[in-house]
Amino acid sequence: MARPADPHARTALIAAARAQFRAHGIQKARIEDITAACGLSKGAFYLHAESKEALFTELVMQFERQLDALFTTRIAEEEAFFARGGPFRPKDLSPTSERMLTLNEMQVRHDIAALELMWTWRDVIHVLINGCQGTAFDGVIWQAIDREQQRVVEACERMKKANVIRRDLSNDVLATMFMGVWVLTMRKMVAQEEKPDFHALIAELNLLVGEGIAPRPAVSPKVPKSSTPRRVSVAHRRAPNRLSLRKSP
Amino acid sequence: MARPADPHARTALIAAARAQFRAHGIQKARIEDITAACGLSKGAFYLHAESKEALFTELVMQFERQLDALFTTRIAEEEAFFARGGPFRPKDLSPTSERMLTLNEMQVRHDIAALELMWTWRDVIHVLINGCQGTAFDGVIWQAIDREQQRVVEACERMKKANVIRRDLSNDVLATMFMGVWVLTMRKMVAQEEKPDFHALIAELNLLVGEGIAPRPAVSPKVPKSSTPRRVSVAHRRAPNRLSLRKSP
DNA sequence: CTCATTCCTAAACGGCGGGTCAGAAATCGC
DNA sequence: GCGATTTCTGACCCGCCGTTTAGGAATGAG
Repeated sequence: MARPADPHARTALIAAARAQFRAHGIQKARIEDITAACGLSKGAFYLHAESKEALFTELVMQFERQLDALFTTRIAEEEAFFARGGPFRPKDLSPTSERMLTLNEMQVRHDIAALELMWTWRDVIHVLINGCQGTAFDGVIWQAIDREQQRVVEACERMKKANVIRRDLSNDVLATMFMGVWVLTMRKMVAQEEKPDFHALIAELNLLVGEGIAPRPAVSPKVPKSSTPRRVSVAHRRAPNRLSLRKSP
Repeated sequence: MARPADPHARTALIAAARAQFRAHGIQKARIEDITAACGLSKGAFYLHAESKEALFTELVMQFERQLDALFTTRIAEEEAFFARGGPFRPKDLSPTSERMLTLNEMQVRHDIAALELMWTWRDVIHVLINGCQGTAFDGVIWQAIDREQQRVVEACERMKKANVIRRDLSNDVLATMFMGVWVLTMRKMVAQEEKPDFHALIAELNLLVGEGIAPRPAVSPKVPKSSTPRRVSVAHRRAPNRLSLRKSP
């Protein structure tokens, strides 16, 4: 053996590639820029990757594996929790009951783990959202979101079975709400420079979805109908509006 | 004057361009394919547009104008409604009160108009979401969403002032929820082949956001705290999960 | 020092596709 | 029919960039 390879080259190349992908998207990221950014020559790129897309595929698959591990343990832990204690009884629904506290702690912990992971992969996520037109990754992020939304539907069903949430709201509708909030929140996080305060963020998300989701306490029939919270049509004022355009060059 | 221009050429070209943009994104849409699809030669493209991007800019600006007109009238109408009748009184909150019915009708009408418009521009929206990496339109859709979310914040504030929705939920949090639902819903619609049933869709969206948003009826203090719906941490099970990849070629 | 071996460079290749333009085709007035 | 005029064509040009490769540089063994 002669001339050992630069041990930092691969790491540096990947870091440079991530930066370029993040800045320009997959197609517009130029190999020459990537290699130049880490002091290598253009040709050196192919010592470490088969192609531009292959390199990005590596990144995405690595991210995917970590994310998958995270969700597997989450679901397992959640199911173990309910298997252990069975469905919630009325007293468990109190915010200070031991089971509710345990459940909350568990969920918050998993939420934060997910946020942390997404934060470390924020550049890749950003590319998946914004910069993969015409590549093999086109639409992949939305497929993932759809799939995850399906999981939320199932999670809601489990929660209903366990009496943790009320039964009269459609799972689809709940899942759309949850995922919508996550998507917007992730999109924003992924575009940020500084790491947000995850505990505060989770608290906000939970505030957002927590209202109106718990099982309704049994109400005595004498309560007049008009005293239940009123539903108002409000979904509408909120469709994307003006698009600001820079005049094309 | 001699040899009059083909009167259908421009229309056909634009239609073909939209199809190609939709199918391949802006960058990957080839001018030759666009012209071939409407029986013109490559050079003819430049008789009708300065460049590929310029053509798309035209489309987006046209969409933008229509959308803007729609929102302007909506806000005006909404403000006129409250200017006319003043803030809601308790009796107005009844789902059968005249003012509530009028408000609902108004909102649903505007919602449907927005959906219709987006449906006719679904190809362009699809491109804005998926296919504009590295073009002047990169990120434009998210800017629009952010801007619209800001409008929702203001709309919530107005609604609070008018006593139509309860005051103890943060506007930011409400707006994130509304916009999240709209974004996911639009994304899905834009990818569909057949036009969805807008009335049903609006009903679903409203069901989704309507719960828990109306002002709480004054509750006599004797009601035990535990009878209010419980908040549960549930935001978490719902982060995007596995990404499915086709192996890159 | 010399050679074999592996690493790395930079120039060259090649395909793709946006944009151009000389000229062909169509149409009109006469 | 004929020239004038405008429309349209498609072959060509050209820059860009991913990928290849011939050869030079570094290093270790003997």
